[in-house]
Amino acid sequence: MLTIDCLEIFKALSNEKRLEILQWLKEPHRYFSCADGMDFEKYGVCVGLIQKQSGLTQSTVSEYLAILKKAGLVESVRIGQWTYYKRNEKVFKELSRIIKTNI
Amino acid sequence: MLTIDCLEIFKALSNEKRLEILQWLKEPHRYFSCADGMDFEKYGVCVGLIQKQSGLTQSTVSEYLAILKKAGLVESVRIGQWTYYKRNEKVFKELSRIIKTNI
DNA sequence: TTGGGATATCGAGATAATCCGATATATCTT
DNA sequence: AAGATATATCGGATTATCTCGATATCCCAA
Repeated sequence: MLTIDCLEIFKALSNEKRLEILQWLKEPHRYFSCADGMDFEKYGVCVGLIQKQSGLTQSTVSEYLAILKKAGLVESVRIGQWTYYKRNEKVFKELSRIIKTNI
Repeated sequence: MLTIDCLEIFKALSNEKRLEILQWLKEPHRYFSCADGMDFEKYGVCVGLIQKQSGLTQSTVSEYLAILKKAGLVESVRIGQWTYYKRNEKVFKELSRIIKTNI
């Protein structure tokens, strides 16, 4: 069962940088270099890479990712000292459906 | 050709009352009484009715409708001293499509 | 177990959104 | 032309968001 809070999602999407981050996470191989053979598909992208790409401070990126996560748009997994974030495509599909039929 | 500014749309949708207003405009007959035989389908709903339903002040409602209009989510027509607002369903469909494929 | 690196949280100043009352504008009626 | 009604715009107080630097937490390696 997938319940989503549209207001919270819209607020999360109301920021240029957060929209950018979601674009990057959509095609990690295109936007991030994967020197050490990290499997983007499996775990996502770690905060440090996103931070470098964004030009924002580490704390801001961490908070933005938390906002996206709280809205359900991304999910994260901690592996060692790294936290990997990836998109939760189900939520995007559901949001698309709700906008078409309910909003 | 239909170009939409997703960031502006998400900001417009990041407000509980504005989401409510969009719901009301989706089914005017359900939420507004139509004593004088006004054709909601054709022109939409006038600001005064929306204002009464909302519990907000006239100025706030007017501003909120302007925000929704600037984002393209509603369109308006002035008839005499009344301005009627109705949803622009094409924009909702397009937003739904973009979220599914591009966001 | 201590030092270092990755991430999260905290506190704060700057900027933007919220929402109101007052006022301006546009239109209709008389 | 004047008054009344509907809507839009303006100015401002309050609240929320943005974004940072500083600090705390968590985990790995030596």
